[in-house]
Amino acid sequence: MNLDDEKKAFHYAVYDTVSRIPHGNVTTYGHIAYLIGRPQNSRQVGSSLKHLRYIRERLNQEGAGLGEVPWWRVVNSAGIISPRNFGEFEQATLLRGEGVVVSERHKMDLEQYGWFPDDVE
DNA sequence: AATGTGACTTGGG
DNA sequence: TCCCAAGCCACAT
Repeated sequence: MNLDDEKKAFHYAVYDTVSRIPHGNVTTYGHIAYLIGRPQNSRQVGSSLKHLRYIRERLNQEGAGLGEVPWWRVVNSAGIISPRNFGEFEQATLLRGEGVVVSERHKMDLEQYGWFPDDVE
């Protein structure tokens, strides 16, 4: 897979911005897109996070010096964890570990998959 | 090279 | 409220 400079810049901007989300807080894909000056590219923000492990390593090999990127602090515009083939449970666990509570509505979403969180907003 | 997929969001009907 | 089309574009096949 090749990464041209423009794509690398986008990934870097996303990771750098997500890294600034404080512990115990969350924000949205759309807001990250807005903050990096590409308000129409929220979908690509999700893509960057999806490929985080692979791409961050690659950027760091080129000297980016990116630390841990708290990808779990990014949720969708509805304020819930984006469903994605069961990968959302790890995110829910990480957020709960930071004291982030689960909304009543989201709780129902998760229960459909057999997950029953205790903390409810 | 071409097409499919998707960790998204917004606006309109 | 719900549903859908558009806009956008990185990655996978």
